Amino acid sequence: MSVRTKPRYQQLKDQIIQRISTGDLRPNDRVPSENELVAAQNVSRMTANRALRELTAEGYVKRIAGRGTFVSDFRSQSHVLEVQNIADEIADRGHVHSCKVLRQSRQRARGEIARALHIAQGVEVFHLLLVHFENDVPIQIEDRHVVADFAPECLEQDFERETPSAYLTSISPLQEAEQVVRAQTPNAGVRERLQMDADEPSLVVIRRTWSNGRPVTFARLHHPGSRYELAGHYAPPGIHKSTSADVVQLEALKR
Amino acid sequence: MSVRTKPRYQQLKDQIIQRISTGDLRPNDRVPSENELVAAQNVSRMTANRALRELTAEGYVKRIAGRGTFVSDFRSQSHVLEVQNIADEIADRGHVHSCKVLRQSRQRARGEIARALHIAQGVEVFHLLLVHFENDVPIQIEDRHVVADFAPECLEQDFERETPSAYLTSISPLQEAEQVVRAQTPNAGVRERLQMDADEPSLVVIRRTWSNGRPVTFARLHHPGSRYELAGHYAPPGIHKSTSADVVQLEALKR
DNA sequence: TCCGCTAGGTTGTATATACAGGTTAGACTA
DNA sequence: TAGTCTAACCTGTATATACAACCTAGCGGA
Repeated sequence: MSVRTKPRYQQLKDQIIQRISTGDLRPNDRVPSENELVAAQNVSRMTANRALRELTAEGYVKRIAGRGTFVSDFRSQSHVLEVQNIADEIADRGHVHSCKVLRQSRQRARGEIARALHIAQGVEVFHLLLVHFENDVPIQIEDRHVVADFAPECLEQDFERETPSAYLTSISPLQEAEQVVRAQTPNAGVRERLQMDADEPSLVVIRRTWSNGRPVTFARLHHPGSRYELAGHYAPPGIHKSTSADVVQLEALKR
Repeated sequence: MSVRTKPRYQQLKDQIIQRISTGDLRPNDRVPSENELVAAQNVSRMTANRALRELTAEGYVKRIAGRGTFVSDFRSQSHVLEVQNIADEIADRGHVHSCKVLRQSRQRARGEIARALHIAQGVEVFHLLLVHFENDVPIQIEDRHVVADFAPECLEQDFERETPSAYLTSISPLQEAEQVVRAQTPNAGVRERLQMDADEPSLVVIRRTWSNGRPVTFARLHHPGSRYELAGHYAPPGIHKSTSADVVQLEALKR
């Protein structure tokens, strides 16, 4: 069985993604220039150009003519993964985000948590339980489990200052995410923490995020249905005919 | 004010997208080969290659080495827009889709409908109201308005045979979509049609779709919260480490 | 008739080269 | 000192060329 070698430009891409994944290259770090890749990797400039251009389209790096190529920070990564950080989302609306940590502890993974994170029953994970506020109104309960060796210092972080999402992204770029959205009737604890009415439904986002080929965190995000909605905008790259004003208009349809 | 001309490869892309949008090129039609573009458009083959390669990444066309380049059908387009056709979604689960048309009529656009479709109050639009069934269990109410001149034969279609989504896509590829997801308490009509329990929340997807630079359809899709969820999978192109088995496993977490 | 081979068209990749335009540091000048 | 200019580097685009791999129609032989 002969192994078909990957194309050279793909090997370059893989190398750079690898360096980003391992933290060798961190957000805003400078990536080798095309000419440096030509010299170091023995490829033509067009091949190096293709690798870096595709990494740009995929959101890994950003390029500035005349300056160089730089690893994307979380903000630009998000256009690939569409995994929002709720703090940024609230800031975008011009509101104030705050957050209260209810639990930040070690726990043994059981049942669905162990299965979702691809680890054995009873292996230690970190458990985070937070409430996020938008202008002091509770807007999300974040119930998250994190694989321990992915973020060993998870228990020492101050998540009221930096959200778990931002922290986890700073450790290593998140490369893949699966999510499921459900409408649910909240249980009493959720309803009380989110100050919801008795018959108000909640919008639950269940999200599993992958880094470096394995699941690293599993989160259940509960939102009050009357105060929260998920907005999405899908278009092929390069086509953005609808303006943000249009999206605002669509939002305004909410009575 | 000097107009900076677009790069040549972008002009090629625009031309081809234009031909797809206008219906000049239809799904599965053959797109000019690289060599034909070289001859007809006076560009080098590498430039034609770049245009077609990027259109592939964006989901407009698919390429088969040795055969040629072909306009994507709806199925492959969807990987760009992530706008699913519920009939396909149900078929993917190995279940039977059926559908009942409750209303298929002319209507004057008022209020939010007119605003969402960027048309004046009182302009005629088509109104569709359908219930979709999965194995004879109601799973979605589709409440859709369509701009009249986009689909003039809308009232003559048999939507119990071909869904509105499939029909509209066959007219012209949908290039952009905005959607908002909400958890709502359903009104009595929705609850009855979807055979929902009294305190069961509904998951509502509000979706506006664009074609050729203007909004053409506005749909409200109501689902029973206990029987429906929205799944998504985000990854940079070329990276798909999680298998479909993993997604199934995540789905299985639903108790 | 049927099978197999081949010629020609197609995409996929890789290189060498060229020029335009953005950015910056540092040398040079007034 | 303060301002200006330039050299060096960067990305972005475009072309010509080359070779590999894939696909298919059609020809030719058994």
